Amino acid sequence: MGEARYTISELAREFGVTTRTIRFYEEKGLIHPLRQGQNRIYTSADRVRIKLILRGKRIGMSLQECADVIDMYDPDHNNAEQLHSLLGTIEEKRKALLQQKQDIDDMLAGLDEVQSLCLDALAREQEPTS
Amino acid sequence: MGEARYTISELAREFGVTTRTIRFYEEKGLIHPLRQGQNRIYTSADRVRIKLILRGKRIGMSLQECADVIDMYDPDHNNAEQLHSLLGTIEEKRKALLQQKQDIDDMLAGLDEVQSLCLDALAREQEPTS
DNA sequence: ATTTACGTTTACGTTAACGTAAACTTTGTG
DNA sequence: CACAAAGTTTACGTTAACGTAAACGTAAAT
Repeated sequence: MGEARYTISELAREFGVTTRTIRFYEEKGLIHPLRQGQNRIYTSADRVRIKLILRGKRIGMSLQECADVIDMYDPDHNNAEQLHSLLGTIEEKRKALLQQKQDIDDMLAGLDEVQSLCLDALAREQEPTS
Repeated sequence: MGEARYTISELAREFGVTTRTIRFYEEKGLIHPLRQGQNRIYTSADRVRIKLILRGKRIGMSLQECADVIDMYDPDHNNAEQLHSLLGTIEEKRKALLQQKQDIDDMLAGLDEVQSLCLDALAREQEPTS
């Protein structure tokens, strides 16, 4: 396992984003690729961070929120103060996520209803057995 | 039930948004309040639509996507062609929502892990029983 | 030697979703 | 009647998250 390395276009292709996007995430401080001369060279850690960013985006998080969540995984919190603060942050985030799940379930239920109505309408249009 | 009516500031207060936001949604064609002279007057249908918009936003949908979803509930689709198209749209949206639920569950699992690590670290800091 | 492919930096452009401010009307209220 | 509260329109400002283009370096392939 020689620590996998990736070029920017490799990652861009894998994740279906542009290289501009990946550079933008770096510009915003979300990733910190190495350099080989002038060229950026990405480690598997960078790759994971990009995956986390895109996951966050899929559920509507801003890049800043993504950064906040990713930072939780980092060993930047040494003293008890910071640990307690982090625990609070985690609780807040958990509540928000649970609310989101509820919202999604509600919307799914709505889709089910609409779908039923559609199917009924189609059935009636097909066989006017009156 | 005399069809409840609301002023713009009533709804703004209820939903915790500004009146500007509500007017903006109208500008974008998501709601169509009545007029009493020059003033806007909102029905309970408008109120429901606002609620749906805000729910959509909570799960990261754009206003356009919110509009699309809300339109599904409307009786605007008469022929079989449109009904089939709508069924397709519903399926797509359902898939996206299920993916979002998966993403949320993954993130919740991550939070659980981080929380455990925090608690462990705090425990060790409290009682160095070695 | 010159395309071709990939990389770089710098910088201006764009869209969405409002915020903010100005200038004005209408409607009670002391 | 003055004035405060809530409404209106019009319009410019702002932030996030990139898109797009220019101008350039480097290295492999023809």
